[in-house]
Amino acid sequence: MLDKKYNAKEKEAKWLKYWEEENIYKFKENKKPIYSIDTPPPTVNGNIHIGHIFSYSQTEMIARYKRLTGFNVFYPFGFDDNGLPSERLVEKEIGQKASEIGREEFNKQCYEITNKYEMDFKNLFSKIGVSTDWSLAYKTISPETIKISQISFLDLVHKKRAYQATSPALWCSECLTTIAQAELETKSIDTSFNYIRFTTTEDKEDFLIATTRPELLPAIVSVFVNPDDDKNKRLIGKTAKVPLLNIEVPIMADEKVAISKGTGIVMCCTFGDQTDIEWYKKYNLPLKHIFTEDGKIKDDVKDYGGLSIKAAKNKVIEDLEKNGYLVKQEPLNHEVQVHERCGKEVEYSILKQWFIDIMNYKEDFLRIGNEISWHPLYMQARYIEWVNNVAWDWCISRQRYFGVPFPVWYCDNCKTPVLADIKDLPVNPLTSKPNIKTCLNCGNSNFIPDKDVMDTWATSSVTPLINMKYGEENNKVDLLKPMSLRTNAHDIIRTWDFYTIVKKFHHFNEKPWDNLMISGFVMANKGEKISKRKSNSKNDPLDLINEYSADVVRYLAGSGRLGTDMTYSEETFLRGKKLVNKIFNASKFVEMHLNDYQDKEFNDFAFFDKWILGKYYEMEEQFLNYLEEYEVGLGLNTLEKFFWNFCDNYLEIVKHRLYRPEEFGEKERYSGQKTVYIILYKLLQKFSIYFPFITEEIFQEIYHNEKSIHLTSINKLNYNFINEAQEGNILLEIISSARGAKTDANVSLKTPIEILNISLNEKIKKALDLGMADFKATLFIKKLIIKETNENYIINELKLLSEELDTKI
RNA sequence: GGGCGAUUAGCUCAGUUGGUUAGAGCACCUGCCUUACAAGCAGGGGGUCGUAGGUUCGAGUCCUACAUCGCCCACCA
Repeated sequence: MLDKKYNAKEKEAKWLKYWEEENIYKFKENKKPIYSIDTPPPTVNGNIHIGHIFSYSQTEMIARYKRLTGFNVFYPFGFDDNGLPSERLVEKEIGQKASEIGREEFNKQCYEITNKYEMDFKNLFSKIGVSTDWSLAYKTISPETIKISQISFLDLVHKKRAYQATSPALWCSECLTTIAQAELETKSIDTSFNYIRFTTTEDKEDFLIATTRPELLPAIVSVFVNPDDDKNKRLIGKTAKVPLLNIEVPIMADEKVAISKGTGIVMCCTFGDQTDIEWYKKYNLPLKHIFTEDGKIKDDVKDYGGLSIKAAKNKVIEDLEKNGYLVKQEPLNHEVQVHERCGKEVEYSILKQWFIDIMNYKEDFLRIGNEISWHPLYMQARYIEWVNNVAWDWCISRQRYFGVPFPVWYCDNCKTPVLADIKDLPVNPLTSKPNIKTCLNCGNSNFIPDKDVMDTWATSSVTPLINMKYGEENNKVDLLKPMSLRTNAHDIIRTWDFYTIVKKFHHFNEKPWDNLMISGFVMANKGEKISKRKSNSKNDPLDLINEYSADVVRYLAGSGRLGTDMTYSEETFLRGKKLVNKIFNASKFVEMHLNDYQDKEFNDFAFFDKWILGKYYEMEEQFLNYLEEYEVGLGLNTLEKFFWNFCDNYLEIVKHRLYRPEEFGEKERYSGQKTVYIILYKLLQKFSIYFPFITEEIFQEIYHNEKSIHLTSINKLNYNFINEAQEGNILLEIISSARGAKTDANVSLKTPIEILNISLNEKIKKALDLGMADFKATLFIKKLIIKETNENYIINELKLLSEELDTKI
């Protein structure tokens, strides 16, 4: 017997334990087709919020759906604890910078602290009912992962898809590391436009250049003018004399110069921005890089050496002004690119780094994008847009501590790289030596290790390889090539999804997954992302689970459309709470009437039973369609709508037959029993995707024909009564009107109707004849008069029993 | 500036391929203790579907422009 009241806290703990002990979600190879999920490993940065619950529950609902529809679900979980976000967390936690405590000690702290936070994640995700196989969990910084990441790197080097180059790179002088295009953010700052007087050498003509970065004056290598600029094109081909520095640079033509911006004349330096780099490459300009890695001017720069970039800027302005070169200054508010992790403006640097070839394979990446099914489809446009606009190869070197090391040494003499052997991986070049004694190039026997670590994405992008245990003896490469599904939110299409496609292409020349499911964000308010700063106990996931239960909190993930942001609202939980509660109560009712029920072959259903079975059939089709499209929210919506109709209308109609067989007949009672038995079972299965706990509780009490509801399979209803009992909808309208009349009379719905006089057309009348007993019992009708009409129905007269009550109307 | 979305009741959201009178929950109002459920049930009020055009017999749904908001990107001279 189901309890009178459902105690969520107690039951949820009970079933969690049961599922774990019975290995309900354990992945075992069997005859079923595999459905594999490449889940996002959450960044371990100490910040868990309701957004995690939202997106991970959506994925997990797909896992449950696939499990119920005949797949052997491979559903691992990972933690992304490698890279800057984790380093920042650790630095904050220990109150020291990585550079202050040294690499070895810092790494130790990183492992300890990330482990601690991972336990929090695991605890939370377990509690919410995520049906992952925890024995398949991985960390992006474990030796196994490092090994795969290093194999991936070496494979790309051997295939010449990764290379080392001295190249301009985005540089963060705060984090002291290179960063990828994808790690940039824009920020609006106030600065000034400085109009500086230059002179041509040839005819001593003055002209002005407006710049926001006068400190780059010592790095100037040329001046550019748009060839279509009538006002300035006479300067092209002449030589410009640079103020203060007494150096001369050529004035050149390029269409990229915006005629109307500033004075239409631009200085090109090494390197002020991306355009500078383009021109540097295009026109083979000289290199005059004047910044140090920690954001200062190089010592050998006359007058300004040793100053910070900011101080140098002030001094250059001062000097220009003193010597009459600064014509005017205009305040300017503009967008600059900053490093997304620290907010510091990016600079460009010249460094020897490792790159992965992107630019030569854009067509392939677009092709693979087309081979993947995007859910929702329109998200693919973002990917295409990004691939078309990527301007550089992917720099994967990072000058940090905690991450995957490059399995590389360099000859101390000729700098030739020496790669580790794959059989020796994972390798830390700082603590081990290469396999050769002398450099194959120059014979030198001293090697220095590569001190860099890889970009976090270089590792995250091999999660499909990590999942298949690539490179190990018991790998699952054949089982998981390609994986069935990747899920993530729309913000990381350009990073995680893109880089994973890049890597899978370079390694295997194939798509990483068949399907890509893109979820939206949970917004704190309309147009406001949830941030750590704003999170509070009101939307702390654990508090919410304590207050509402895991099933109810999961309801949030079952609302809204795929790819669409949703606004956080407590009302959603209230709605979920009511639904879960109703499921329990309806189940109690059904259980009451199944005491003596034996499931047997039966086809002689009563009219209203056919009606609800027909409705169910329709709903099920729509539900399955939505789930096939990964629309878990719309699926739940459909289910919910049907369920309330089932409770409020059908159960009210069938009640009398279930309670009083002596009055309405044994066969009629059995028909009702069979109907509620089937429908509740099928509803529970579908609801189990969303509410795994309460549905398990009910299943175990009433059905228990499997070890768990989560191991049953969804089969389509084999009775199709859609056309047979459609008139039930009209009869429902009549019932509803009659109930309305009682409500209007301020009387209980139990109040008998003394006379109901209605006109019906032939079809409806026929249907009413079939459902007559139910119809009369549901409305407590004493006397029914039926006339004919062409309309569906007309209510001619409705007289309630009590005279007394009648006068109240 | 470009790409992609969103804009529907006071609030949070549904509304398949254009097709009767645009739906649900919350909130508000009125009733009803009815042997599954008062965490419920039966009703009610509340919407010119962002704006302006267009296509169509017919537009919340398709097209164009604009506005506002969001995500992503570009703009640093």
